[in-house]
Parts: sequence; structure tokens; C-alpha cells
Amino acid sequence: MSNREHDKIVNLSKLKAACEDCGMYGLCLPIGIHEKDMARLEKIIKRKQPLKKGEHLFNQGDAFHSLYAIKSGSVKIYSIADDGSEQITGFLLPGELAGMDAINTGQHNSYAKALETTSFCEMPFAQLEELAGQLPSLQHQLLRLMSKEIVKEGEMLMQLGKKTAEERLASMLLSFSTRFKERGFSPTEFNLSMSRNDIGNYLGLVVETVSRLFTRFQEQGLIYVKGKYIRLIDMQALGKLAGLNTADNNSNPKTA
Amino acid sequence: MSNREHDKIVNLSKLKAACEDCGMYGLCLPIGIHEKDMARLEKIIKRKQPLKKGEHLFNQGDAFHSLYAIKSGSVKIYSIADDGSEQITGFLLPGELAGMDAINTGQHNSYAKALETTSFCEMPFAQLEELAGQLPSLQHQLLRLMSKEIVKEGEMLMQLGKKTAEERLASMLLSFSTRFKERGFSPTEFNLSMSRNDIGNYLGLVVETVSRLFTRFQEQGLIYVKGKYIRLIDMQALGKLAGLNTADNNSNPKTA
DNA sequence: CGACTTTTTGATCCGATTCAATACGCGTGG
DNA sequence: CCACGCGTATTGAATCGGATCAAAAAGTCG
Repeated sequence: MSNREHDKIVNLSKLKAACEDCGMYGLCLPIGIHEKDMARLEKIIKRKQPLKKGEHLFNQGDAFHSLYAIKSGSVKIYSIADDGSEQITGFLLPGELAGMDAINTGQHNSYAKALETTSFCEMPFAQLEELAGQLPSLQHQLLRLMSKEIVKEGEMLMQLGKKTAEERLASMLLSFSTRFKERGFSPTEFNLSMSRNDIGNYLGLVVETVSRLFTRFQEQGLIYVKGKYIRLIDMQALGKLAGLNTADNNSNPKTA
Repeated sequence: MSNREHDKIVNLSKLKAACEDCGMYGLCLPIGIHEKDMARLEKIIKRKQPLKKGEHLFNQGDAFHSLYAIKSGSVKIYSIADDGSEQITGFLLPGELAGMDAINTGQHNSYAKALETTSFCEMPFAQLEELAGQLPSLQHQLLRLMSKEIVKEGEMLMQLGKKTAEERLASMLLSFSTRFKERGFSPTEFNLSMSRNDIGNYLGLVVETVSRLFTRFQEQGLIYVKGKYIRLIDMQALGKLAGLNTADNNSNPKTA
């Protein structure tokens, strides 16, 4: 796509396709990296065999070696507490990074499971870190992505802390809508690759509640649902549901 | 305390006390930084006037310039949603860092308010980043702390997603206990600097529920409470409450 | 097709919220 | 120093949203 002159090595292998050829180029780690530096980044990125549905990218307890970038498909991130209970902490779409929570301890403390056939890149962290020391833009991008992750989780805390079941599901639908749009997919029509149970787990609700909400939203003409297929019909109403419902819960504006 | 020879500048000012003299040295950013590099790190760290109770370290919407390390006191991190509702996402104790969520957008999307008289250091991020490019150990430590933040929030998600009111409060008490201990304070006896309302907001509960729980825990002989003063009496029982109560909620172990 | 899993729908129950009122803590000023 | 006032905390009673229990319906896959 763009002109790279001084590289004989980069394209020597079919397996090692360039980031620039990846549909998620504009969303992934390479953002803001100078073209001349990209070759160095690409050299440490490993193309991997796609995962089949149900396979794991990594397991809780695994030693941490690499970050992973999702290229296509989707991944569910979850952990299992001592008592055996599962908590889903996120769903990854193409262009998003997995494994950052493991940097701290050097051990993955979550599972990453493919919800469908999923292709990804592996980026050995030691090499990434070394390179980041040499490329300020890469270092910055790495910090930025981690910061983004922190913000994302903070927003999720807001969800779980204050919102009703209805608000949570509406928010989630809109969040997926936005993310699909960023990735060039339709913002109003998509398949949710995870089960109703997963949705409930993620949102802090039981599966029956999620099911009832989908039904209700459909009855109210907000969405059309057919299994995993979702069409958002009344985005505005969904936004209103997601955002400004209980405009009080512990809000306590004066303490601000 | 330790021997530094080659520095005339570092100690020239009383204000600019060394990190090594800070009680939180072992918990803060400097972990793992070589002694010879510390001088460079210290040079960019600004000592600031302590905040009085109620004053803000930064406000939501502020341009992001610096990370802040808490030296003493405590801080509440919260954001205000469009609808005016407040959500507390965390409380910071000495040795902990604030502002990492702003790296992504270059804008703080939370407030940081002192819950009591609080002293802190300011670390201009641009300089920190530049230095991190030169000191691998600093870069690593920075990434590690951000990773830790992600993990911490992930654990909080687990709390809010699945746990009962009782479990949440027990967890919070134990979390503070651990953190106080790490900082050299008593793990069984401390003052919670935040209001009951703040605790409730943080845990996704209303203030009445929090109050009732404190009363109940005390009746059950788990703790002694007197206003902000807390003494943990039966840590084991608290741990049991916090951890292994509802060992089922959406656990669905087979999907693991 | 037939077994199994996932989803939906219905009826009931319970934990936490809400509403309401009292008690406590604390700073201010007389 | 105590009285007053106001914010914070506690306690009580009623209500409700979402969980739980139960069962049928719809997908999924070998």
C-alpha cells in the first residue's frame, strides 16, 4: 500500500504479512509509528495460526511472555476466582490488545478464549519493551493503550456500580455499536459472538434477566433480535436508556 | 540515608527532598531503579505543597501534564457522568500513583480529591516518558504500575459484578488492611478517611446499606467500629465472607 | 434424528433500595 | 462553655428490581 524501499527482508515470507496489510492497522499498536520504524516493529511481531472457537490465547496462571493483538474474530477475557466463579472482564474485537494485565506480575491472571475463529499477532513483550526504549512513539503508544484499558475498566465500574439492568444492556449494545463502527463494520447490525450467559456474566446479571431485556427491548421497538444477530433500531432511545436514567444514585453533586 | 557521592545539586534545597528519604520509597515508582539513575529521576520530580482536605489534585477535563505520587494522606478518584452522577473508582494511599488514566486522551477524565491533608509529588509526564526511554528499568516500572492498575480495576469488576453487599464491604476492609500493612501501618486498626456515602458509592451500594453492614459486622464480632475508626477483629471470618460466599453466580466452570 | 446446550418465559422470593425519621458529630458564634 | 444548625450516620418499615426456581422452546452438533 505505502512505499517501503529499504527492505529486502520484511516481505520474504508469506506468513509474515505486514501490519500495513492488516485491516486493523489504524487501530492497533502501530498507530503513530514512523514508517521507517515499522520494519523494526514488524520484525518482532509473530503471525500465528488462527484460533478455533473455544481455544485459548492464554490461560490464567500462564507465564507472561507476549502481548496479543486481535486481527479478526473476537475473544472473551475472564478470570476464575478461588471459589470457582467466573468473571468476564471484557470482550476483544479486532485491533485490540490482550495480556496487558499480566505485565505487573509476569503471570496472566485471566483467560483469553476465542469466541469464534480468531486470528491474531503475538508480540514478545521483552522485545517490545526493548524496542519501545528506542522508539519514543512506540513507548508512547504502549502507555496510551494501557491507559485506555484503565479508562475502559473505569467506565465499566461505573456501569456495574450504579446502573440498572436495562441501562447496562443498552450501554453494552451501544459500546459494541461504536466499536464495530470504528472497525469499519455496521454500527447498527452485528452478531454478538458471546452467549447470553456471557453477556449476563459481564454485565453482572443472570442469563434470564438478559433474555428478558432483549425481549423487552424488541417489544419496545428499540432493537430487532434473532439469536446472536442484533439490529439496533432506535439508537436515540437506547442512548437515553444507557445514559440518563437514574440521574441521582449517590450522585451527591455537592461533594464534587 | 544511603550514600550518594557525586551530587551537589540534589540536596541543595530543603524542598527537594530525595525519594530515598520518603517513607514510600519501597512502593513508589523508583522501585528497581539503579541508584545512579535515581538522581535523574529525582531531578524531574517536583515536590508540591500539601493539599488540604477537599482540595483537588486535578479535575476531570484538565489537560494532562503529570502523574502524581501520593506521599501521605489519601485521595479519592472519581468521575462525574453526563447525568451528573458521581462514581468513585478508587482511593489512593501513600505510594500510589494518580493520573494514569489520562495518558490515553491527554485529558484527565476523573477528579482526584484529598480526603485529608495530603502530600504528594508531581512527575511531568513528558519528561518521565523521555527518561523512561533511556532507563529500561523505569520504563518497565511504569508499565508495571499501569498493569497493576488494570488488574486492580479488574478485581473491582469482579466485586461489583458478582458479590453481595456483605462480600463487597468485607473485601474492601481486607483490601485496606493489606494496603495499610504494605505501608507499614497496622493492618487491623485504621481510620477510613472517606465518608460512608463514599464507601457506598465505591462499592455500588447506598449509604444506608453500608451503615447497616458496619453495624451487623460489629454485632457479629467481626469488627469494631467507631465512626471512621475501624478495628478488624476476626480477619478469618472476614476473609471467608469476602471470598467464598456465593460460589456459583454465573460461574459456569465448564466454559472455562 | 436424538441428546445436549442455550434461550426464553413464567411464578415466586429476597436482598438491597427507598422513604422516613431520629441520632450523632462538629464547627460556629453568642 | 453551651446552644444552635447542618451535614453525616444510623435505624426502621415498606417496596421493588433482579435473582432464583422451574419448565418449556429453540438451537446445535455428532
